[in-house]
Order: sequence, then C-alpha cells, then structure tokens
Amino acid sequence: MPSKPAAPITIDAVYAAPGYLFRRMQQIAVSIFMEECKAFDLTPVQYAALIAIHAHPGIDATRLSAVIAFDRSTLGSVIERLQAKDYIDRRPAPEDKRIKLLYLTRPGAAILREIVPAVERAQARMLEPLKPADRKALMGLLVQLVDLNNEASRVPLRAEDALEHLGKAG
Amino acid sequence: MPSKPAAPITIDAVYAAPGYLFRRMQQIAVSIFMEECKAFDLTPVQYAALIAIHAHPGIDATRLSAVIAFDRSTLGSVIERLQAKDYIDRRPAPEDKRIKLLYLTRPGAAILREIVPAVERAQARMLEPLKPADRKALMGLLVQLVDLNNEASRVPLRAEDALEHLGKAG
DNA sequence: CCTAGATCGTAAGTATACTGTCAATCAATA
DNA sequence: TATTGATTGACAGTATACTTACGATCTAGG
Repeated sequence: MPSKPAAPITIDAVYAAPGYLFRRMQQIAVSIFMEECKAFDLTPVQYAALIAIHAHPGIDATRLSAVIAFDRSTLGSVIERLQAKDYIDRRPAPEDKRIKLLYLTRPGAAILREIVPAVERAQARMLEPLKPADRKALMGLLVQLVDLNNEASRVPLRAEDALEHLGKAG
Repeated sequence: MPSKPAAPITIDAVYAAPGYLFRRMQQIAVSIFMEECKAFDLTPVQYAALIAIHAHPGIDATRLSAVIAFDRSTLGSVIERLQAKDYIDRRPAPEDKRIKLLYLTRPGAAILREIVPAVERAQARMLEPLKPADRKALMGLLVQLVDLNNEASRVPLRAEDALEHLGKAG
C-alpha cells in the first residue's frame, strides 16, 4: 500500500480539523454564556465552581479542581475572585492546617439560584441551530469522547476519587 | 401546560451541559496537540497562524484574525512570538503606513512542513476513542454548529471578506 | 520520635482570549 | 482642501490555562 500523500497545507484543512472546531465552539459557547449572564458578573468557570461548592460544601481547592477538571493553579485566582465578590467563604480546616474549606455565602447561594435560568438559556442557545435529534446525537458523542479522552487531558476529571473523603455523594 | 420545574443545582447537570463539554474537549485537544508537537515549540494558535500566513503571504494582522477567527488583540502577541522565533517576517506596506504585512521566513516554512505529520497525529488522536462512523458524525455536526453559530462568537470567521482585497483564493 | 515523601496552597512565568482605549493613518466627503 | 469617520496596530486591564517551584504541613516508615 502506498503511503498516504502529504496533506496539503491549506486553511481549509485547518477549518475541518477537530482541534480547530473544538476551539471555535468553545469560543462561541463562552460568548453566548457571557451574553446571557452579563447581568450577573459571573464567568463560566466561576459558575461551575459555585455549583460544585454548592453541591459539596466544605470541599477544598484541590478536590474542587478534580471535581470540575480545572487546573489547580488557575483555580486559586478563581477562588480569590469569588471570595472578593463575597460569594464564597474560606475557612481553615481544624484538622489540617494546610487546607482551606470552601462554603457558599448567602449572596453566593442567592446569585446561584438567580443565574440558573440564564445559564439554561445559554446552554440551549449553543445547540439551537441544530435539529433536536442532532443536538442529542452531538451531546451523546461529546459525552462519550470527553469521557474516553479523560486521561489525555492535563487535568483529568476525578469526581469520585476527590469526593471519597468528603463522605457524601453527588 | 405546567411550567418546567426549576433545574436542580447539581454537578451532573454541569457535566452534561454543552458549554462544559466544549470546554473540556478543548482542554483535551490542546493537551493532545502539545504532546504530539512538543518537539516543535509551536502552540495550536501559532500553528494556525503560520498556516494562514503560508496560504496568504502578505496578509496583515487584522485580516489574519478574520481568516482564523482569532481575537485581534491576542493575535498581536502571537505574531510577536512567531517573529521572535524567526518564523515570520513583518514588513511595512508601502501603500499604507498603518499596515504591516506578514510573510513566512525560510525557517517558518521549514517548521511548518516538519510539524504537519505531528499535527495530523494529534488531530487523529482526539477522535480516536470513537468508532469511525461516529467520528464522521461528530465532525459533521460540529462543522454545522460552528458555522451556524458563527455570528454568535465575538470574533466571527470572515474568511472571504478578509481575503477579497488580497486578490487571491483560499 | 523523627526523618522521607506526599500534599496543600501559593507564586512566578508563559500563552491565549477578550474588553477597552489610543494615536497614526487613510479614505470619503463637504 | 479640510474635516469627519473608519481602520490599523499598540497598549492596558481582566480572566482562564498550564508549568514549575517552594514553604508549610501532614503521614508513614524506620
């Protein structure tokens, strides 16, 4: 079998490349999120962090990064900003002086309740151009692919591992 | 019809959200790209910029940003880095003193030829966990979605508009 | 009990992504 | 032609994403 000919160096090859499409789609998703949620002064990352803290009060930053698959270093500044906005509270853990436990404040819980409908609108808008059946198909394939590629990312999702020690589910 | 009940605030809802999946997939894609291309000291963005300059020698930064749908402000520093590595050349346009025209240098053209196989491996790896038919389906849906959502992004792709004045095709 | 290795938070450094703003320049028009 | 308006590239500021490193702390082994 003859070796495959070298791919031509064209922009169209870039446009059709998975990596390019994922990047583009992410840009679009963030843009739509920010548009729908501009009244709330919360970024997608900050939103996910709030959700996770809401679901797991008293989680620490390292475990939080595993639960939402965010880079640990980045998360430090995300937490700082959420704290500056008074949406979360950071308390030292009595049994481990290294750890700081994260909790939603009352305003944090409130903004979360308020922003949810806007986030839902944003999520819907991202897929809106597709036919309903195609939306389902795309999401199904993406869930599969992200899961199967989990270990390939620098910050794999480790929800279960991270939560083992918290002694609570989902 | 009763109004839809408020969505529960759970992490699983985040995991299934399009925005989260797009973000995750992008992280994975960049990670795989960097791994396959680590010998070349080129990021995905820098690679795309080189390809575009290769395809359109003498393009300026603003048009380049439209051709690859990158933010123009960001592109400034990308260009600086490519220039620092001696992969591109920036020359003032004689007929317009505001514009600086971009060209690949000889080393830039060389690295481009060399990196292409690694990039192809990276692109293939991103989809590898899926069955071939599913890869096709996913790419087809993504191409559609990115195209239909083009205007939703802050930096829409404007390949044709941008190239009109260059007097050459893609 | 005390050291070796792991873990937690933090910080510095690089790269992308976007928001503004600004001066220089060009183009179109009054 | 002289002013207006648009465009180009540059810069400042914020936010994410990742790397490496480092001190403080905890835990396990000897």
